[in-house]
Amino acid sequence: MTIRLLLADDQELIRHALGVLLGLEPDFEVVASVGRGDEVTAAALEHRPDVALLDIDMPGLDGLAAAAVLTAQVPGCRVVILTTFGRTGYLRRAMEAGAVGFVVKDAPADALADAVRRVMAGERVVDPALAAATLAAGESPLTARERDVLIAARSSATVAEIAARLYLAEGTVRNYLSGATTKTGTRNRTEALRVADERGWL
Amino acid sequence: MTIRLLLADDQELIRHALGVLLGLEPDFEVVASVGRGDEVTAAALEHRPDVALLDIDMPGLDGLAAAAVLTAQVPGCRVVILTTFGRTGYLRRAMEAGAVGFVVKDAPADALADAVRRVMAGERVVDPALAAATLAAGESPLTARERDVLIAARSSATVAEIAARLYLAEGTVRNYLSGATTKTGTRNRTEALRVADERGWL
DNA sequence: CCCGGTTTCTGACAGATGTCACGGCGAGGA
DNA sequence: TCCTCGCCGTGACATCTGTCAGAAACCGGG
Repeated sequence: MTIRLLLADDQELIRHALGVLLGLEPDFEVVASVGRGDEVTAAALEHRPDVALLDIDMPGLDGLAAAAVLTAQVPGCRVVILTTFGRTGYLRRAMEAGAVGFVVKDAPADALADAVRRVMAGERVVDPALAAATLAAGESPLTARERDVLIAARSSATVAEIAARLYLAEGTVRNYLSGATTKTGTRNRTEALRVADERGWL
Repeated sequence: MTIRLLLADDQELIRHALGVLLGLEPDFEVVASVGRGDEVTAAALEHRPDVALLDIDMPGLDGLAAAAVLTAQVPGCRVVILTTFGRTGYLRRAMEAGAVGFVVKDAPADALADAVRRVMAGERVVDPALAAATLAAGESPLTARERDVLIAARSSATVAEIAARLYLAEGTVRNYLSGATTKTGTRNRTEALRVADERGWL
């Protein structure tokens, strides 16, 4: 009985190469291959894969959002997130989005096929080093408002803009940003934003 | 006559998948595969590839530096840079480092094999869209000092640290940073740094 | 030689940023 | 009930950052 796979990655060359790699396994069959997150669900509904391998960085809809939609609308399809290392924070959100596997692109070559088979056997598959890093990063120490302000700071550069968007006084925004920098152990709002993002606190 | 290939990419899963993909071509043979930039030259000297496919983001030595070393020490080996899209600025430096091809990972699946064959035929191969973007970005308008200050700003966060490192007055550093922000059309030193980096001006 | 343009460098000044101390509010324990 | 604790929100203040006008050094052309 072959395992039917859906492959989603925006880098066409990589997607194709992964498809060839997985196609070498005698019990695998790649039944769909898309380059955008918002094409994942339609392709899954049409081709009914057993496992969907989703990259996180995709146009249209990111891999985590696509995973959430997929698990809701195509219950028989298991989701494995496949992404670049260094984004340890995504692991937690991937699990919350219903993914049952998380494989990093730095992993050994056979890790992917192994993960697919174990997911089909009902296991949850997470790279141990990644799991450890996520546990080490811990829960977010940011308060809800600090998080809001940081998210707003991502697109609006200046304090005044953030304050206007959130209907706060400028002093308040500065205060939350200050709290975020101390909690992340950084010096700038910029670094705080980067660190919080990496750790999945946003 | 088979074309001998060296493959360098730090993401093992991707490297392996690319190796399989290229191995499908009857006239290709992957003779070496490394995950670090500083292992490229030794591998090339040992296995004598005709073409080296180098990713840019690698530990030890980045792909551009590895390309420079490789073209100097292993003249018979042609270098093709293979990297993520969006780093248009690297194209210029790649060419200066002696690369004869530049393929983005967003390219169609057969672009890589095509590029290898054309490089072997003596052509230079560059993605047309990428070439256009590079031309549009143009030469760096930054003066040498502005460039120095921006590079220093990459690691040192505060103006005082940059000034101390470059033996300049703080006002001077601020002035160069200001010039850089206006020339990049941005508002912060942070954005200026990001834009200048993307365009390969550093 | 002089002159105009460019680069390098500097201090002054306005505006943005980060830190601090403070008050209000709700949850939970003594 | 009272108290404590944590979060939310605010203004004041010192510091940092970005912009400006301008001086000194350098270079190539006339």
